[in-house]
Amino acid sequence: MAIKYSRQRQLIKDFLMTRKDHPTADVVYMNVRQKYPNISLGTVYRNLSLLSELGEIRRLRLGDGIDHYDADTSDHYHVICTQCGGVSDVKADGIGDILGNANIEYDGEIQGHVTYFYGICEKCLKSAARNDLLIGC
Amino acid sequence: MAIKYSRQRQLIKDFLMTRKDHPTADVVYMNVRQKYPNISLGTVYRNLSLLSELGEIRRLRLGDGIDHYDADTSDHYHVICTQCGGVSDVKADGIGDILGNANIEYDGEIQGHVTYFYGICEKCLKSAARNDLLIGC
DNA sequence: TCCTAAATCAATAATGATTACTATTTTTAT
DNA sequence: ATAAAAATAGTAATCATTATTGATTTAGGA
Repeated sequence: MAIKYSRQRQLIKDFLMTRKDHPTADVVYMNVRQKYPNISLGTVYRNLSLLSELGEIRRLRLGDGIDHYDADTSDHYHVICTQCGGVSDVKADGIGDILGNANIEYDGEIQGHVTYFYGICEKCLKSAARNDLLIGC
Repeated sequence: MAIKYSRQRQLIKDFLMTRKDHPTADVVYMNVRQKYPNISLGTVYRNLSLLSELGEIRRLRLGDGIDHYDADTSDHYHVICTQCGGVSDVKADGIGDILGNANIEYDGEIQGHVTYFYGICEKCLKSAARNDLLIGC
């Protein structure tokens, strides 16, 4: 049960730490393969799960059916773009108090909550503006 | 593109309205088959999606990777049990103001948000208590 | 350094939810 | 009643993820 070092796990975490776009397992796989060509997709999945359980990274389930991963484990929130599916950070102070402020009626035991946002990211907003211009031509 | 009546879709919606436990597509399929034995699973999925798009039911994506469906489209929140996976309603006034109260910094356009809770449902709490008693024997 | 047991791996198969395809049937407006 | 559009049943395909298995790597002690 003791956790042993593995070069593959190290590379996975190193890669995640360079990224702010919350990549999926597949994206991690594609990228780590550049440095370590015969890493297996299963190894990526296993280590992303392990690192999540250890609290070294965070697994994001944002309603698109694909798990995203984030090396930034500090408390923050996410926006998923309804147009491109991209995930970006959003600073939203005050949501953490949601449980305290909310008037919750529930007969079980509430342990935590998940909140995420959806909308249109900056990139897609800009390309939409560009398309509007083109239509005018 | 016009939507035509179908008995299958009617049965799916009728069934959903009788349930407060937010069933999955598979559960809907199993149950509607009692009244309409040769309905197809694909038909269930297609109509659950259609009804969701029409706003007649609500699709719930609660982080367990399985879509749940709810005929109650009024504004309310959900708790997913970390033990049995069951989904139940929770009244939580004040969360709707989350966007207004939160101090959001984001360069894109936020359209909405999703919040759900996780914890242990009443049923699992009680069976845990029962198990504790047994250990004492 | 060498040895051994436990952990990890690569490769591949299996799983499970969901979607796509197609020929047939049902609905509905005329 | 008829014909076009929509929906269906049955089945195959997809896609993310997990499980399996025999080989390889790691880590701690002799």
